[in-house]
Amino acid sequence: MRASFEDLRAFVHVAEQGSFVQAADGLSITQSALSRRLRKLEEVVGARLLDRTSRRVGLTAVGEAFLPSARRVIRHMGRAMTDIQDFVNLRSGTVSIASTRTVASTVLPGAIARYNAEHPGMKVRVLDGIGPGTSRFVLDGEAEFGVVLADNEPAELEVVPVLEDPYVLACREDHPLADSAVVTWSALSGHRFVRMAPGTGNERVLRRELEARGLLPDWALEVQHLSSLMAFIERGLGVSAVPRIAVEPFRSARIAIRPLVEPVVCRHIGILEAPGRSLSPAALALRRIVYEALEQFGRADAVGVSDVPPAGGPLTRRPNP
Amino acid sequence: MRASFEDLRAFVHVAEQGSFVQAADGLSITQSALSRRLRKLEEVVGARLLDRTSRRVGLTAVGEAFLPSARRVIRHMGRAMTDIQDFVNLRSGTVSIASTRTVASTVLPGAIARYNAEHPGMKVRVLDGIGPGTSRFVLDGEAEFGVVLADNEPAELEVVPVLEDPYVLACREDHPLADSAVVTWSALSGHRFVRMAPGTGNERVLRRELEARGLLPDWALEVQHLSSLMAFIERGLGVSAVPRIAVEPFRSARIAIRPLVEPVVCRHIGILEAPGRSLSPAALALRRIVYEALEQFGRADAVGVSDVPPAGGPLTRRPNP
DNA sequence: TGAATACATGAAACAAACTCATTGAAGAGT
DNA sequence: ACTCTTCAATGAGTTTGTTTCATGTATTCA
Repeated sequence: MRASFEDLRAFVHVAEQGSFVQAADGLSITQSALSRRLRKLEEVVGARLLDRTSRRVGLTAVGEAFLPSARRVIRHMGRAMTDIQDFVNLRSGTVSIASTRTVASTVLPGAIARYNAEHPGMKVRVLDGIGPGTSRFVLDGEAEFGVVLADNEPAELEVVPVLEDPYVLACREDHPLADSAVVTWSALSGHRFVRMAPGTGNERVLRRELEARGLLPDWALEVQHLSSLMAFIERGLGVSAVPRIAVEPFRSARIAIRPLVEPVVCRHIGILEAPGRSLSPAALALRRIVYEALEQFGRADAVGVSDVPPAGGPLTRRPNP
Repeated sequence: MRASFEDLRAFVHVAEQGSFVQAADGLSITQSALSRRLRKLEEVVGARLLDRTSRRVGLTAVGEAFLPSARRVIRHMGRAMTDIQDFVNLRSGTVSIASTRTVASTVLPGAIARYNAEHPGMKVRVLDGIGPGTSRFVLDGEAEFGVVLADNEPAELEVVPVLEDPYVLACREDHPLADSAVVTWSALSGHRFVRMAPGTGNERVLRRELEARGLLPDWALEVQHLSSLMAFIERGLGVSAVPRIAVEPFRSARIAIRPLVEPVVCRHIGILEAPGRSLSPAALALRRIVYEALEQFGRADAVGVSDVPPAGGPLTRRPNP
């Protein structure tokens, strides 16, 4: 036979009220039931916990020793249950999301702002590691889901594609290429091209899509971070092909953005979850918001290049070339 | 509906084993019962805790969040139960005893040594305050029981008398009074008498018993502590009447102890418990040992004055004069 | 495709806990 | 001193919740 939480609750109530009748009332059970419950608990413990005189119920020395423990157990149980229920009901707790850097600095701020507004109690942890790290976070369970570049993930991971992010030309507004509304990859030759260092996600995508066709621009300048790349371009040191979403935080009046075509090369941004593991309600809510925010970014006007004719309809969910 | 301790245990087991079948085996219930138990817990929590694929059972994000809490609750519950059971079975915990000073330094050391030998896991706390403090400790619940001087306690306290401790003459072995085997109170007049300061238990007892009959010795020297009193006597500065038990720790070859008669004046040492509160098993065991040790001290030979004829049979349980 | 394995579920059996009614003990009131 | 009241314990019967057995369904492995 074993003691239950209800037994402990009963004991604590009686100890506090000094009366079976009152405690039974507080516990919404009969005095009779309470009496039996305590007898059971005392049998489990192996000693009397309460001294019953017909006018007053007081603690035994053993009861005195047990009361703090009983209180502690009840407190822990109560906290455990409310904590998890709060978590389930999006009132508190932590949700972790992994994301590629560029999305983390463009899409996520707005998305998380909305999430915070809807669920003020929730903490959000963003794991914005670089490259292959993002999916690792998800697969290791560090993050519940991740915004990843599908292009660089093994096919079996079942990334849910959300949007295609086309590479666009970035050059200074007074650069000759800025005069065209649409620029072809072959038109880039002869211009100083700033490329991302090999090994970065962007470089890999471009190389895979363009190298075979001989369209990969020769480079004159190489950088590791997009921020420096954009600074170089603003300074007029060259042109580059950058993901349209990634370029967002660096836009300025002096930089022109033009669609790059023939072919349209896209990064495929999608959402990855650990296979076979369900998300928490908190993560589900966050995923929905992130999903919507990504789609929002996929619409041309949201990116602020509406003055440029789109390369062929909305960019979202365009089938692979 | 509410989650029970068994529900948490079931959840933790399944989470650890990664299998309902194995966990059910470990819990000695059917897989079927376990399945229902977890469904119930998940209903209480409000979300799935486990992802069941037919080959493997894994934690949900919510389950992951809940597992540490569940483990903690179970640990606390287990500790609470074993702690109290250890206490009930005298394997660990603390027992508190209040005692008058003189008994604490004469009878208790031996008694507690025996107690420690029998119950090595138990801690003993001795509250050896002075005078009225002893019974206060008991009535306030600080100590489970106390060794008190019944003479100075209000009658309604129901002190269980254990032994009568006669006042004996203490003088230097070369003092004239040491020549008599038995000394009467009236024989003390004319000798320098060292008395305990008014307000001490001993002084009160002597005054109550002797003053009315005019036998209270006039005093030449007054001290507050028995240790100084005995030092003065050893130095030959006077004689005194001290409780036979209290004198024990100060006995030396140079000090003679003689029965004081006409009348025999006794302190009544007894055991006091808080009315209406049961003792812990630990306290019951200690009380038995202390009781026996007190009775032991009541026997003349145990006090080491067997060379002196006893004042009239064994001192224990002698009826009040 | 078939065998094996694992979790879920329906129905019945079982056990635990509860309620109601009553008892006995101990103060409180007159 | 007697009654009245209050309180906890207990017996009997009922309700509730849990377990088991048998079976269903889904997935994996050969």
